Amino acid sequence: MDERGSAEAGSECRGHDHHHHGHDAEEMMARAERLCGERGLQFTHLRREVLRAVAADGRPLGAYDIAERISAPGRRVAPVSVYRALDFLTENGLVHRIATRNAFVPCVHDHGDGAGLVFMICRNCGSIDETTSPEIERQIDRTLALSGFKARSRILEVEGECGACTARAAS
Amino acid sequence: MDERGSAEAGSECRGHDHHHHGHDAEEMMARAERLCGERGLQFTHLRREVLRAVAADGRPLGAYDIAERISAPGRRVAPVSVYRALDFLTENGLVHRIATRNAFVPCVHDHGDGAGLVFMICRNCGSIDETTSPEIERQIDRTLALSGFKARSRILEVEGECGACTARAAS
DNA sequence: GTAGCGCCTGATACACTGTAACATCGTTAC
DNA sequence: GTAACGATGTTACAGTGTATCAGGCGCTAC
Repeated sequence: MDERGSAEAGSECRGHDHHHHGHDAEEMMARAERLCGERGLQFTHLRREVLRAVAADGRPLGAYDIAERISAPGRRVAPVSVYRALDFLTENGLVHRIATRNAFVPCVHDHGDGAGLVFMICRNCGSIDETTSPEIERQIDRTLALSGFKARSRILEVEGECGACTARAAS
Repeated sequence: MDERGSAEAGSECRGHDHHHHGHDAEEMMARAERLCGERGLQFTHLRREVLRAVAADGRPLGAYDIAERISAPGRRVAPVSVYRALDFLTENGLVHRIATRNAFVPCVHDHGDGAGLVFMICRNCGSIDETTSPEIERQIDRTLALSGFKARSRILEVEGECGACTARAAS
């Protein structure tokens, strides 16, 4: 299918200076820990490992990629286990699923859900960035209201070229 | 060719048993015929059958569903052929792929691409409706500009309850 | 204690989604 | 004719995701 397996293409976009998640993984884990504590949820070993894998890479990872990364010689983790952990993590807003890529990325914001989330997927380097826009949210709601549609969840994914790649191409 | 105003675009629920898409399907085929003629593209038997299957149903269909439907006792159509036909049809704006469902629906508008397309997926009846909103498009572009991101394609899919189902539930 | 209960995980199997690679066939261009 | 090209057929396979059953582990109730 699509090759996001070996992470070479351009790991510079996500984790760059203008994105504020340089030390993401640690921050991410701490946030998850706190959140699970607050909600009385179990932040188990497996869930921890899956989140760490996703957060450490920063690039979108497929479930099988994750399974491979968190498997050790003596301890093989089956994809099905990864899926369950990912379900848990997405339900609690710690990772997001990128529908157009069948892949998962850590949530870099501390928003709940439904905050006008926009994913920007770079065709060149494969990075995925995330931003929010209440204005977009409002505009979508307005449009949906005209159609008599009650929205429960929205996904907005944009493909193109990220700022870093555009700058690199221009120079 | 859509004579309805965009404001009421989603007023009816696509894909209900009670309403037939024979008319839509015919219109769709005619439009496809015309479009391929204009662009000098081959509207082959297979492509015709695939489009007819998608248009006739109105509900989102998976590639394997389509393969099954257009297969006849003597003539089995492999999914891979369906995928190729679907590639052709999506490239030419005749069908859309719903990323969150891995399924395909006919394009009910006569827009090109990139017209602020919004898909509304009903959790209850499974129908998918389509509308456009230049305002959303504009707002997205504005937001992306702030991030220095150059958009090439966007997908916006909303899940919730369609007007028809809401009305039915209320009665 | 231990028996039950709920939740998480392991494991297997399987269905669905999508692509690669190569053969064939019909049409068009020369 | 034949070469080139595009569409389709065919097989094989990789990747995605779910169903199901079994075992483990902590917790509470008795």
